Amino acid sequence: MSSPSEPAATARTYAGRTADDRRAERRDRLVGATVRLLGERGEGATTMTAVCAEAGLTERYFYESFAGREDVLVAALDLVAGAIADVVLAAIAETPGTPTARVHAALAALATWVDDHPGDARVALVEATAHPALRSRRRELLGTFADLVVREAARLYGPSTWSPVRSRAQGLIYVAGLAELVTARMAGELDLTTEELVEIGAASFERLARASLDR
Amino acid sequence: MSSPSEPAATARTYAGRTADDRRAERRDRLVGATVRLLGERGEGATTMTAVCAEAGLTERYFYESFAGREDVLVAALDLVAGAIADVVLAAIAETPGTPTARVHAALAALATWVDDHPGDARVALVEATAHPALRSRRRELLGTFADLVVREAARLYGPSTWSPVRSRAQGLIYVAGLAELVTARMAGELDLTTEELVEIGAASFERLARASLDR
DNA sequence: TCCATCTGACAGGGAGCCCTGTCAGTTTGT
DNA sequence: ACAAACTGACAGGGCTCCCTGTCAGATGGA
Repeated sequence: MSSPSEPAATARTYAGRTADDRRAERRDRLVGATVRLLGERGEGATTMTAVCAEAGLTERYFYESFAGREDVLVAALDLVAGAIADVVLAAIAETPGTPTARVHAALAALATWVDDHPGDARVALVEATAHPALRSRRRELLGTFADLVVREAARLYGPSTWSPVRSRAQGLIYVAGLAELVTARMAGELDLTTEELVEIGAASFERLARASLDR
Repeated sequence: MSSPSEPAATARTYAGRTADDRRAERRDRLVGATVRLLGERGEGATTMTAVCAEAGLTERYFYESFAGREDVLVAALDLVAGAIADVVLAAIAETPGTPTARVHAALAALATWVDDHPGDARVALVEATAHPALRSRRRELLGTFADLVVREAARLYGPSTWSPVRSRAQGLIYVAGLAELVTARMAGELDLTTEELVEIGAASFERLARASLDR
């Protein structure tokens, strides 16, 4: 019962950083290691032991930030999904002009990001379906992106007359279809240039988005 | 060296069936057990031990027909994918009339099959992405279905002016998008009636298929 | 300086799975 | 009836992983 005035875990500094700081850094290292392992060796090889080794930390610190393997897998997916959302939203925000030009910009930004970050792209597109917890999170994320697509479509082409659930379904078809298209291209199954990819994606978006207006 | 005139493994009958017959039946039981386990408990629980137990066979017979777990997983996916193709193609073949009517029939048949076979649907839509070997096979199957969609679109609406690779990309967007839509509905995330699902799927098909004609 | 806290390395139990091997009991052809 | 082939049950080694525990060395505050 020493110094009962201070609640409990005030923790001193170490290596010039607070306890919370160090904890957060360790967590980030673990999540980063998980992203790297997922992207380079796949979900099957992304064991807790491997994550700790890749992060240069001991198993003990793993349990400091995560309850189990699932948790760090989901955190890794969230990190990558956030990066994708940032890239796409930034491209839209930075591009004035016609709806078509903005859609093109968003898709080009996405395609460029995929080319520049193959490991991260694999995490988001491929490994995200490899584990039940990841699949569950992926579905939530796809729903979020679908809603984003619907909102953008409404901004670009005017509000839809479809019911929200139908619009969401359309958005989901587009987002999931696009994801598979990019995946197939990454796998070398589809011989498309980046420009062709963007063009096909934009044409599909326009068609599906307008379709939700026509009825 | 008894009776060297007969090559070697002519094998006698047992329980009134030839050796090949029994082998084939055991193989079928193993694949069937794998489909059930995948559909009810997921890929993670579909271990070789579990497959043998579910099939009522011992591990020794597993290796008689499969080199490892991957092989039986892929065989299970092939079985289910074949069933889906049969259902959809039969619906198209049996339905005369307008292109729209035939598309509706195909989608209705698919939706009904999914409702009637939730386990098998889970195998094809969800668990098919849970393992590298399954993902690889799934991509091939998606490509096949995409080509089928392109062919049907050409039959219904006339040949496309797009390049084959672009048509294939469009088909892939549609097939993968539709798969995700059905998956989301199965997961209870999308409150759509079967009729709405069919309608949305048909509208999307028409839009994307016609889009490939317009340019 | 001294002690409490923090850190990294590692050992080891417990569990599950893959795969091989053994062995008794059943069915078939001669 | 008898030998050969077939079948099903089960044991166990080898492997990897999850998770806990221990322990010596490094760091910071009093």
